Amino acid sequence: MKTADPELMRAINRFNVLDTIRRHGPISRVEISERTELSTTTVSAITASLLDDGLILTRHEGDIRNAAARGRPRVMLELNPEAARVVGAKIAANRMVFAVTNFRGEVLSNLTLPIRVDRQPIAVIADLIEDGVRRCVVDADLSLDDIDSICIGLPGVVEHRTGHVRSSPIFRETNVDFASEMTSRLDVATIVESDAHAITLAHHWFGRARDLDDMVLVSLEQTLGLGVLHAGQLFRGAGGLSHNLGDLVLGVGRSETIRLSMLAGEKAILGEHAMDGRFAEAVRLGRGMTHAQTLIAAEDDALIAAASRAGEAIGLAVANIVTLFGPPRVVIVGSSLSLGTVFVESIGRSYRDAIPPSISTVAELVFDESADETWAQGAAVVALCELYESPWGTTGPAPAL
Amino acid sequence: MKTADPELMRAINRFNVLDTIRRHGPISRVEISERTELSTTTVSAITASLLDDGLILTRHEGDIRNAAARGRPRVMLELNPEAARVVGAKIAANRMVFAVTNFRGEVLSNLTLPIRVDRQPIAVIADLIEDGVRRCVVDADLSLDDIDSICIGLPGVVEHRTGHVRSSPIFRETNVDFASEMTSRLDVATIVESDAHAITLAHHWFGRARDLDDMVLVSLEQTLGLGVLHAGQLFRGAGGLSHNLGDLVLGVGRSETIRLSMLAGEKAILGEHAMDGRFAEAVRLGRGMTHAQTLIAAEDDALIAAASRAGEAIGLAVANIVTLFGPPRVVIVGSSLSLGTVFVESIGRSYRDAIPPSISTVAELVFDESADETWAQGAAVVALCELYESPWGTTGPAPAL
DNA sequence: CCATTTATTCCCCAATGCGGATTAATTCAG
DNA sequence: CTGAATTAATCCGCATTGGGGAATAAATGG
Repeated sequence: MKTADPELMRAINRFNVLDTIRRHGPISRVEISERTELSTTTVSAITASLLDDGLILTRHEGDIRNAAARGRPRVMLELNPEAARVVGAKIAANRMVFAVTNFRGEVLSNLTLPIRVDRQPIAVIADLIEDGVRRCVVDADLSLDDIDSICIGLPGVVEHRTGHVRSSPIFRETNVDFASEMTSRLDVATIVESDAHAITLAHHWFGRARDLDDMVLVSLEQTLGLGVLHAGQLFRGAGGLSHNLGDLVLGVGRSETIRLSMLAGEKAILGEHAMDGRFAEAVRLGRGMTHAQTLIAAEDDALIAAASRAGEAIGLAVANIVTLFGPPRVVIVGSSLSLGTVFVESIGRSYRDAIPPSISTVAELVFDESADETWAQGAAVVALCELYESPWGTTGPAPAL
Repeated sequence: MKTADPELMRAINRFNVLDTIRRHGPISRVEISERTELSTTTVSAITASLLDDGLILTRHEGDIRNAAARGRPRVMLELNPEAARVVGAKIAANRMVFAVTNFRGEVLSNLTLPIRVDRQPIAVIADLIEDGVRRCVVDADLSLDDIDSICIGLPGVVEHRTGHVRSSPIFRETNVDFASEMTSRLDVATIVESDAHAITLAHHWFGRARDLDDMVLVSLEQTLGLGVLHAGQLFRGAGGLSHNLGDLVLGVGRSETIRLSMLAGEKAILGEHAMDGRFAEAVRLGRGMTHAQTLIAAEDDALIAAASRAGEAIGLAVANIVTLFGPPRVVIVGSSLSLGTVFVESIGRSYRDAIPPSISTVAELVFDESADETWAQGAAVVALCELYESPWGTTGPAPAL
């Protein structure tokens, strides 16, 4: 149980001020005071401390009030991009994407390695990631010493708190302590997170959910993932587990349970097409869905039917999630969206059919074909979030928790 | 955005101390200090204030440390049962149950009205509830003036924050502002909550989840409900909606979506049996499930099959919920449990089949055939929780929020 | 009756947020 | 160009909080 002392009080207000500055670009102290409902005195004190710690910068231009700007001009404050650098990575079965960002989450360099890593031994995957991180850092004209934190986004079930990967389609082993593995290799604090959570934060900071503190994101990639944002924070189940949508059960067949992943995973959609020569090559290169889109455009009936079936299943799952969480918006992302309108419309239709009438107006569905880079950026944001929350005043680099 | 000032700080610590006293029976200041990690000084100050407000009592007996009790004996503190009285109610289609409790949540009187109210006009239902509340209060040798708060637990989708009932099987109308309705009738602050949330808190305070701050409860009554306890608090979707399990989609039939309620609601289980004369009478009296149990004992094949099918569907739904929330325990309650082992074992079997192996050890299933009184008590606990959180120092009886 | 032990309270300090007064930095009127 | 007006930011003093250490209270044991 956290004891509420003045220190915590300050930490909370400090975080709110910092977060307000992050969200609302260059912003004056007065406006921070209005938004946070803290007194100008307190804002002044906190911003002084933030300036002192080099987390924010002043800027004397850009006071864009009504032209009749009487009085002393406001001094605008903004995040100091140099305050920290982090690396975010998205690891998928057939590619790894890295991004180095500054304290604002702006990408300084990024790197895509189209390597198929699934089912390789942990050590091999870790080697490749280590290499990618190092290269991406160099690309940004930095050294690893300049990096404050790293976050690896993986598909599957990830226990953020402990850094264990319970199960992932790209690992043969289960329950891997991957955070420790990478931390010891790179000698930089490294955290592990579900890729869906990463893209969720990316959309909260920069994408389709900038305006919302509550929302749900569904990611449709090789793996089907879920991210829930609640009161501006990632909602991680009781034990800090990430959610794995693909494991959701949609019914029972003759002798087996039918999981969403069996109906709507990449494999399920491509089906026997994946066997075809040219297609198989495309899939291997991670262009499976784009290729499928061209086949659909050419009216490949089997594929159209598969896409439609998958969309239906996903629509049902989304309806269930809305039933449970009641978010004002559901952002749907992932490579499967490049299947095109057949797929997307199927999701929408099925959702509208399945959503209970009593809450049919609660949620709005938004589709977004996020770029790979955005996923890696999201992972970087996860890392930044941890930095934000940590007790900045204390210089300690190791946030022992 | 809540600004963190000394007042909030005190409110937090005060709540923690009060909650610790509630949970751990008569407890000394020293032990409170240990559990909350607040200094003894602070605990002393806060308890002095709580004593001053009459929320807790001292008791000089009962220091049960090791017999070698040297030194000044500890003064035990406990909740003052007289500090508040609340009424909780559980409204079901065929009965209404009321309970008056003291500040500790102990039942002072309770009352069951076996009245079928579903689909009556709001005014009629409100009349009946008003009457029940008044009678139950009188039974406890109290007057309505003595009551600090009332909570009505209803099946369906309830928006706790606004007091609106979005949809409920017992209301013909949708989106009813039932909290206002009852508040104006009784002239006592009345809140509305999902019945599932009520029984969830009941189990957290007194039942099968006393030891846990994170858990999920599934209620199987006429309506299928869900309660999620997260970090010791009810998790109410983004908008304060309650969850409605029955609306979960389990698949798509020829021309309609198959919802859990269609497979596992009371009606679905009893099926055509409900038409039978004696049986219909039992159902009308709210003894449908018990009666069904005797039929099952007599090896009524159709009913056994129905119970088994329903159990399967629920097992799947529970597996999905565990996939999403990852709670350490799932408490399953409700009248349907009186169907007996066929039903319960079917749930367990189906759950074990459906739960993804990677998280098969996360959650433990617990069945509990909670008495009606417990549900009403749970509603009372919901009311008490609101009182707990409110700014006690200020005397205002109307917690305007 | 007094030493010992343990629980609780008292006294004082550091930190926090806030309100009001003060200072700073600009525009506008003449 | 100068001074009044206006708005932003800071400074000062206060009330409140939690914490540490000393002091006090209330029992036991000899």
